[in-house]
Amino acid sequence: MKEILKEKGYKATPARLAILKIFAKSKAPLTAENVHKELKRNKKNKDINEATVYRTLSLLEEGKILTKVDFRKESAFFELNQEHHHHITCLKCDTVEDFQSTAIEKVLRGIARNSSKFINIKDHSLELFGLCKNCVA
Amino acid sequence: MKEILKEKGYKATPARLAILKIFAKSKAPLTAENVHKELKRNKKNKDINEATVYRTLSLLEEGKILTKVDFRKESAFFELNQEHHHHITCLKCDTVEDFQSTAIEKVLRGIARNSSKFINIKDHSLELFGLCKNCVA
DNA sequence: TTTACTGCAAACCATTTGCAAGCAT
DNA sequence: ATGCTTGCAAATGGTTTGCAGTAAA
Repeated sequence: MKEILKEKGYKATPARLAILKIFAKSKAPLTAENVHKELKRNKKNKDINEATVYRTLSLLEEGKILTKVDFRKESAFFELNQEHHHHITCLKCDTVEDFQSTAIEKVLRGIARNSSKFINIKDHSLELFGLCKNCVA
Repeated sequence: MKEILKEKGYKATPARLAILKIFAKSKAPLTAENVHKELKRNKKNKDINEATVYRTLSLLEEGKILTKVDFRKESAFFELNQEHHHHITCLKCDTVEDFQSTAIEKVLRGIARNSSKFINIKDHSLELFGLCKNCVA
């Protein structure tokens, strides 16, 4: 964990380690508020400031340790930077399911190739929204 | 134009008509600020308030006359609700190109079908980001 | 007339920032 | 010792809202 930070030239502070640990434990993307609340549940980390959380999230995103996820919410979500994948999220309960699709990546490459105005496609966002089995019931 | 508003039970006020006209003329999605600035360029609409613009955008979105577009920007973009499509946007100059892909829609239906947690996929967002020919040069 | 709409200014909420103190290296 | 980090509080920027006046139906 410390290694990851030092590799990027970031100091391994208690706040950063605690925040990374929270992401390591979480199966779903988290907001700054999620992280801050989780920190407060632990006596050791209770005093880590909201501003520090935001600064840490930006730093880790910049260092490609975290990735920003674009749900249609007011606040930004982050997750550990892992293999390229997408999410399906429940409109009612916010359950998240990950998925990958080589078929989609392939189609997207074709679209990039056929574009009249663009040469260089760097990235894309793809998120599905629906109702999970529990919430449809 | 008035018809569209009255159909939904909305009053056809000058502000709403002016805002709709701006969207009808624009080829790219617009922010509230874009719209407000465009209104100010016309003597007749110069005094339409920012708050009215926001209220109108929400109303038109709710009435499915406008659709919100999720670029990775601080502010929200809207466009006239048209045939389902996606965008490629330039990371440098914000040029927008639209595209459609039955192949993608098909793959997404398959993914929805294979999901373990979800039964009902309502919607998805898909945006590509890259560099347009001008900005690569 | 009646109810929806608008302008204005204040409020909001997520996020950012300046500064002085504190800590990792 | 040095400069990156942090806490705190204030500022920011996009967006929303209460209220009293105005206009569409």
